[in-house]
Amino acid sequence: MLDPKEKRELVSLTRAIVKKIDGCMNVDEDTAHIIEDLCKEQIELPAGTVVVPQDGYYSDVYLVESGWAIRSRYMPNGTRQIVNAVVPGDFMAFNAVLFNRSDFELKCKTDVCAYRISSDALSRALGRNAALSALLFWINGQEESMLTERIVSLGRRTAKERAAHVICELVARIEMISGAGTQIHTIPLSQDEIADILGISVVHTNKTLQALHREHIISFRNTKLTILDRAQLEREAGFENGYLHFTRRDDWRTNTKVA
Amino acid sequence: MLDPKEKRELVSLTRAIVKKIDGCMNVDEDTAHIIEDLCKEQIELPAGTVVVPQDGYYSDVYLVESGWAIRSRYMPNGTRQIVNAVVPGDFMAFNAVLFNRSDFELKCKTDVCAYRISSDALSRALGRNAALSALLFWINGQEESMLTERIVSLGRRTAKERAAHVICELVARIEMISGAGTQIHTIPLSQDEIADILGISVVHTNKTLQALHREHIISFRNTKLTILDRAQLEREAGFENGYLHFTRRDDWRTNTKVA
DNA sequence: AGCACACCCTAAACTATGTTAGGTTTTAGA
DNA sequence: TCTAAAACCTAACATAGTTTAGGGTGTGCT
Repeated sequence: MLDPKEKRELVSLTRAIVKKIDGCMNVDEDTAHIIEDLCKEQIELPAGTVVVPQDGYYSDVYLVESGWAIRSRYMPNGTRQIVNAVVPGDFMAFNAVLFNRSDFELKCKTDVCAYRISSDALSRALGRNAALSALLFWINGQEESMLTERIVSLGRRTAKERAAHVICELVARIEMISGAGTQIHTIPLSQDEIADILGISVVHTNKTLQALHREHIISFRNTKLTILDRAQLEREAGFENGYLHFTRRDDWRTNTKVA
Repeated sequence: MLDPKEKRELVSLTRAIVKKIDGCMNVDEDTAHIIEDLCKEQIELPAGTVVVPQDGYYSDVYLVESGWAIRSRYMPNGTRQIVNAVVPGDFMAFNAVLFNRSDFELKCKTDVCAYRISSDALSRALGRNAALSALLFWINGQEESMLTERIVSLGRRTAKERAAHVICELVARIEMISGAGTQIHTIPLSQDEIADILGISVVHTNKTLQALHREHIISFRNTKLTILDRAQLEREAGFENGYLHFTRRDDWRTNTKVA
């Protein structure tokens, strides 16, 4: 753990990622400093910026401080599937560390403030600091959990459940870094985009969202979706937040484990 | 790279994983030895073994040498979604390093031969050896690519395309570790299981597979699916194997990159 | 203030896929 | 060799979701 002074210093540079991770695992002082060093170059990306084009090459990783981005695949017939949303505290294009060609487009949905890190610098840092590696393993693992959960949604949940589920997940992720205090959450997505996340048509998305609206669970207007009744939304979705792993592993460890 | 003698020695212990990785990134001698040390305990799991039950706790990681396993989620209404297949060279339950509770069931589809590694031992090894971490980052990254591609399939591909696509992927993965020589590939999955991978019903799966059969692309019988016309299958699927990253990064690096 | 554009809404016809409910074949094991 | 269970097949009907096509509405820009 960081002592309060250290933490404050770090927070000033990389607020979002620290808030995200701090709820889940320990971050030692060395690691904190390494993150600090990596986050020297802060950049502002206006809404609409294509950070990585589909089939394009890339070599930088970004750590998002504020704003939303979207990773999507455009199909040969012009349709699109959005595979994930990037929110504050997330890495964008982390895979630049491993691969240098992207199968997806990465685009800012809102204005985004991020730190740019060259994949080589990050690679080197990973080689030198095992705790940083552990931290990124954790982030990768959580990301993997979210993707598998999305597969479950697309494969075996109805449109309404899917919609409710994604919204629950997004709210939970935002909450993780912004604090649970904020009551009403707003998600900056159009029905078009929601459709492409859920893998259904816009028309059906509209019907589905209206059904949730009729039950006073959500409301929406002009690319802004608002959650009105969180508890009911989670019930509709069958949402269990365990897969996001927002708990310290140390605590988990106190549970009895199977051999 | 390993020299031939080293390599032979390693292969005897962990043939599958080495074949998988060797096509994609360098494995130095130290890392090879660390893998060797981790793979002391070899176990045989008969078909049907539940390695990790859904909602169960786990603490061991397995490195699969031969056989197939399946990771699935059972829904409250009794349906199931299979999120991935585990083939030789893959880790099973790698997340035990990070988390200790599973949201999925992990079950052997065939007899499986694997190395059991305690998550603590693997954790420690990761802390000491950066090259091992790099290797596992790569494996995680590839896994993530496969999951995102599955999301694209479930969201925006037709039943037929989906079926063809998963089959292509499985064949490509098998080929990666068994060598491209073998011409006819057989996949040990029932129509029931294929349905739960594709997120569609068994009845529709049957129709879909028969359509592919009528075109002499595949055949199947008693939990065995055989690929007859690989090229046509890939065309039906719109399959591009790039996302599996079966190419050395060093080679990729020679391409021009965007800043 | 006015215009253009992105976003939202709806209806009606259509299609892909699901459900139910049977049936046959194959395989493994007593 | 017989049997039970698993796997596969089929048809008829039901429905969730798509497509097309149109019209409305708010928002941001000039």
